[in-house]
Amino acid sequence: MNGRPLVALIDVNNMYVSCERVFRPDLARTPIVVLSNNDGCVISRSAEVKALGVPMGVPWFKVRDLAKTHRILALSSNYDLYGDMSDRFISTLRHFSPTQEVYSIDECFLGVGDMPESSIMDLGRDIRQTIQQWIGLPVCVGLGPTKTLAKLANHAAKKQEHRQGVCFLKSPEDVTSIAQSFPVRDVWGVGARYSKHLTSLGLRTIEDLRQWSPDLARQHFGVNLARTIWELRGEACFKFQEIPEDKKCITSSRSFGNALTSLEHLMEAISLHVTRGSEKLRAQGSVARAIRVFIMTNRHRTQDLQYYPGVIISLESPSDDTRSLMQAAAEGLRRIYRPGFRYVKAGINLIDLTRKDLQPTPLWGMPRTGENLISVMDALNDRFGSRTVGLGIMGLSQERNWSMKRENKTPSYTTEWDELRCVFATRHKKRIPRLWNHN
DNA sequence: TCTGGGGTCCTAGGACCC
DNA sequence: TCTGGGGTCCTAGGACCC
Repeated sequence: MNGRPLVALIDVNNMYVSCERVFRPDLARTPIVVLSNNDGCVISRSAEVKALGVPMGVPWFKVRDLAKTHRILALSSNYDLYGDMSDRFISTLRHFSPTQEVYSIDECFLGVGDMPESSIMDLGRDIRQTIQQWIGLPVCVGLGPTKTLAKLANHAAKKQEHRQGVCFLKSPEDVTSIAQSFPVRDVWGVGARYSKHLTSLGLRTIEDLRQWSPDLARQHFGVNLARTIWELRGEACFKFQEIPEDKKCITSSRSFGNALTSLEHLMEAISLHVTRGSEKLRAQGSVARAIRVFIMTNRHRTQDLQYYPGVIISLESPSDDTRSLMQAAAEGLRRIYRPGFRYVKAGINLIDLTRKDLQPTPLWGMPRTGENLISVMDALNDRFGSRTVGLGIMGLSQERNWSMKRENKTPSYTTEWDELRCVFATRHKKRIPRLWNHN
């Protein structure tokens, strides 16, 4: 495996919890969870919480008693903060390699050029230390000849304490020894279903899978699992994607803080989703040929009548204009809405996307009316905050009874002027004037 | 009575990821 | 009482065509 380019995978440990701790160093040893929207599920856990056996994704109400006993602090999710911290993490990594693939909010692949084997561990340690020092986030680094092996190395770096957060798979013997010590479920590309099926075939560890026949894997599970096996053997099948591709569909959806029954309230929620969705659409320079609208009752309440309809409305011509998308969405919602149900979620999908610049110009060179209005709205929202101006139908936020529950959200420390962290300094035991006041 | 074969496109559903 | 949100890709099967 020498002399070939390597892949590094850098991953933030317990990303959301770690972001919170950067601004609350007093919580460094407090057990913390971060909850999903509406404070529904546990989506990030500190090491202390993992040690208590709280699983990922568990509904919060199911572990609330345990949380009380162990004084677990539950925070509502603060995506402004996590998104901003992620940007800092990604841009810091850019110092280490010209080739970078941003894989998710807390993960990034880097291309590592040819370098002596002895320097590779040093590089890993340097990355780890720099992110800690500049951003304040703890990361683990995995290095290997393919993406799947870099993921595996990263997993080992996280789980095996003696590695101190860095692991380099430099030989097939390294791969075997690590692959033997983890269940097949831990490999990238094997989820709950596949692992159950694989285990029933007698393939229990990652090494078992690595030794399996790619042809049989393709037959039983499809081409991706065959590729995973090749990758585990050091043959790269998953390409590096430096430039993110345009999204092929865009979704905006959310559960409500309280169940809704009226068309009017659902319409407000849908209009908010159309606004968010069409902003994303314009940001990537695409237009949609169709929009799907959906609403749902609470599937967990089996005693309630269930109804989860959705409808696709095609647009007369592909558009990125909030108003024409809203018109189509409103028509769709009126079509599927039935009174008498308790709806807990609504959303939209923008589908059949194409690049706006590939659209034919309208006949006779007619101006696209209202383009200026939309771009002015985007500019205002960009400058003064995302909900500064919008369509009248969205409703005023204070009148909404459907907004998310977020009972314990920390400030947007890095992205809102009036929530910036204030720093106090003391000299000779006397407080010096603060930099500014909040009010 | 006897009813082909090969190709493409589309869609829904199922799996995976974070 | 209380159960997230946003993506991707692959496959099987049906419709349709010649």
